[in-house]
Amino acid sequence: MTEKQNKILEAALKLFAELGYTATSTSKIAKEAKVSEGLIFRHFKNKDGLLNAILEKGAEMANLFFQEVLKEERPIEIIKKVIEIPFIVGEEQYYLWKLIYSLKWQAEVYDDSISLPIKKALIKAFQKLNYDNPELEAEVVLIMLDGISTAVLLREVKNKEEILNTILIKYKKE
Amino acid sequence: MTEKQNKILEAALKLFAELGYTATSTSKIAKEAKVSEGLIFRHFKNKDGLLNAILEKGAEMANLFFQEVLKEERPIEIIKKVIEIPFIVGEEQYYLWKLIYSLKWQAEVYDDSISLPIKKALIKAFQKLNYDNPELEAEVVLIMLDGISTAVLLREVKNKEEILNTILIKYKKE
DNA sequence: TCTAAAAGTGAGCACTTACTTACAAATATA
DNA sequence: TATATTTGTAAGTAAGTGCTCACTTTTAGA
Repeated sequence: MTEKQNKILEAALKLFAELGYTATSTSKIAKEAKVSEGLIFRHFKNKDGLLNAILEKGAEMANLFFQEVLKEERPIEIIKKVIEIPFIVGEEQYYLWKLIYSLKWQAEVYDDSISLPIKKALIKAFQKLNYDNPELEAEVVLIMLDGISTAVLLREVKNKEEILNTILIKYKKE
Repeated sequence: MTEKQNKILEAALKLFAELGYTATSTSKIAKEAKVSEGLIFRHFKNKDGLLNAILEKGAEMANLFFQEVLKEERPIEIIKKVIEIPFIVGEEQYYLWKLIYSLKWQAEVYDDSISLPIKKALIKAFQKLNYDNPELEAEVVLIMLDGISTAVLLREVKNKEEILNTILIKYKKE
């Protein structure tokens, strides 16, 4: 990975996340990264290859991050940590998640494999808590997680702490 | 509204929802609507004007729909009906909602005024139920609603009924 | 130090984009 | 029926698209 390769990835990630994939031209990316446009195609073959390179790198990052979160063994704590995820996403991860979420609405190629380890951890947690249908309950948490992530990524949430507590209470009660 | 105007609106809505706004060209719309490309600009001035015409017509439809749903007065029933919304969206409304949700991730111009009547109804319901913070609780339901809508619009949900019940139980218990 | 591979450039490619214009057909009003 | 207005078309336009290609510069290994 040369310095310019990283510049390209960085610029493309930012623009893809902010403007959307189709609305971002390779010329804009080259300008933002301060490289010639041809270099993008030398290193990443085509625009789609560039997107894939970003997503692959992103998947690695996300997996490391999830591994850390899912070390927890206590069921209630797991649920808590999972719901907390959107609230602790840092600025560098922000563009990546915004891109991943925006891509859902563009191509058909949505790939939810990235959330699989979370789902597994949730099912295990609900099993330990003796819920009737752990799988279903995990699905519902993932659906809620999507809603929370959307709100956070679109800068709609001011009172993060309160929202988080309001949701968690619904799981602590039972 | 001529017949061809409606054809254009219909074709544009479908393509905008399926491919995304920027990925949909005016020539594609013209082809789908079986009219000359120039006619789009005669009637709607530019591509953005076409989008706005779609959204204005959509907002009217949505308001009528919400009015019907929010006739309900009993608090628990209101919450139930709100959460049910994504599950009862018909095929004609499907493209409209997919477009509205996808637009959130494209331009900055996200406008959440469309969900305002729902929020008001929810706050009123939680007040009646003597929740400590009705506004906060309404926000959480709206966030969950976003997650559910996303799942439904992206055809990720098979077991609609089960999901719905799992969520509703969390509100009936208290 | 010589050389071959890798990294980087920028002009140019065919094609598509949103949009315009000059004109014809249909429709409404008198 | 005559005419003004609206509706519609097809062939343009300039600017932008993703991508290639011939070329130069930098880097690394012998």
